[in-house]
Amino acid sequence: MPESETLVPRPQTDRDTWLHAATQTLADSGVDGVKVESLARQLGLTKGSFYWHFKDRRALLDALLDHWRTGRIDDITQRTQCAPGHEIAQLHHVIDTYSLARNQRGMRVELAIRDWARHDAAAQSVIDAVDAVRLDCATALFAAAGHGADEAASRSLLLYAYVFGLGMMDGEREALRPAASRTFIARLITGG
Amino acid sequence: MPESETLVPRPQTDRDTWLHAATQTLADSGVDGVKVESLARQLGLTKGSFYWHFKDRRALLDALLDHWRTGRIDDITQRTQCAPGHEIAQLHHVIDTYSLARNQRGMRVELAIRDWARHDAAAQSVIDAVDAVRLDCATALFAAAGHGADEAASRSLLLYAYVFGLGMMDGEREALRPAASRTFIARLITGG
DNA sequence: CCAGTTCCGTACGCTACCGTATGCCTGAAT
DNA sequence: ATTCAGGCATACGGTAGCGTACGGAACTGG
Repeated sequence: MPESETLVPRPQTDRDTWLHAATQTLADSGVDGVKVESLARQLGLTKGSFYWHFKDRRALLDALLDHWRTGRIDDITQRTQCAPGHEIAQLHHVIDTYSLARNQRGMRVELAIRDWARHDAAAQSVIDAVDAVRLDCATALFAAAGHGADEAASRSLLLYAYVFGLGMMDGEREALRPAASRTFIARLITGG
Repeated sequence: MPESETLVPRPQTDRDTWLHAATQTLADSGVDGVKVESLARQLGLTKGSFYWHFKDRRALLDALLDHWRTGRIDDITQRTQCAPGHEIAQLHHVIDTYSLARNQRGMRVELAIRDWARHDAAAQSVIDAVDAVRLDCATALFAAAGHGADEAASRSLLLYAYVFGLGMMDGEREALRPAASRTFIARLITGG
């Protein structure tokens, strides 16, 4: 039995090209800016290519959501694992990586999807799933640090809302805010 | 000199009808959902009416931004005035009115404008103006409550980011969160 | 060399929307 | 009664985007 490559392993690359361009445009212009003909021009291709890889525009958007969901869930589960006794330090690290300006692009993608979710059920369910996992992960860290269940849940919600509320504000002004202010706020949130 | 009504005082009403409908649609569907023909259908009118009241679609959006800016600035300046000694209580009240589910509609309008601001300079400048005034008002309250300048600024930023981060999340789930959790968080923010 | 598949371009019809031109109707001023 | 402007409808041209139909190049196995 030669040719045992049960199912095509390669055609991903071209499809991913469209996905990547769509994600970039989503971050820059919102979901309504993701247009088939516009992406085609940007990639130097035509709609013929697009409609070979995707059934229609909606299929592209769904693929985009799916990719983002798994990526975000993997990221947070990995980022909230730490040795016992270092939970608070780990939480400070999470706050930094999510709120610092270096994450600008990821934040723009996320905000675009959150806005999209306000009038799209599929996007909303992805947001819900990611929110739930992130809150669980943060709550688990607070609990492991010795806080009671209620307090752990409250603090992780505050953390979460603070980080993404900050992301909604001007990212450039945020970058030049003094580090002392950032650590002061992080200490209020973590209680450490 | 009879008829001394120097300049038409009345024609506001019809123009405001368009403005109100546009604001509603903005909250529901985002700025890209605000379409002239769509609003006309919704109002039982036609484009003929619209283009009599507004130069073009952009003029409607600019009027909308202007109206929102003045309204929000008036609201926060009024809501942050209080007798000396009651600053912390007043801050708790601000947190409640802005984060509670009763403000659902206002929050949706605001989120739509914030999203819009990410790719529109005029909307961004309105957001900047409102942010600046709100942060100033909250900071002034914290300072009046006895906090130092730096801490007052940090706490008001935390308050602000928390409230709007919360608004970005599901408003319905938020409504059924226990009151104890809300006051716990509010106390962390205000230090009171 | 032939057939099939992959991948993409060309060309078309369709719809939604923007903005303009123009005409109708009504009420008020003269 | 006539005039005139406010307020709106009708009708049109133009553009952008979606999705489909079809064709053609390039590779690949036989």
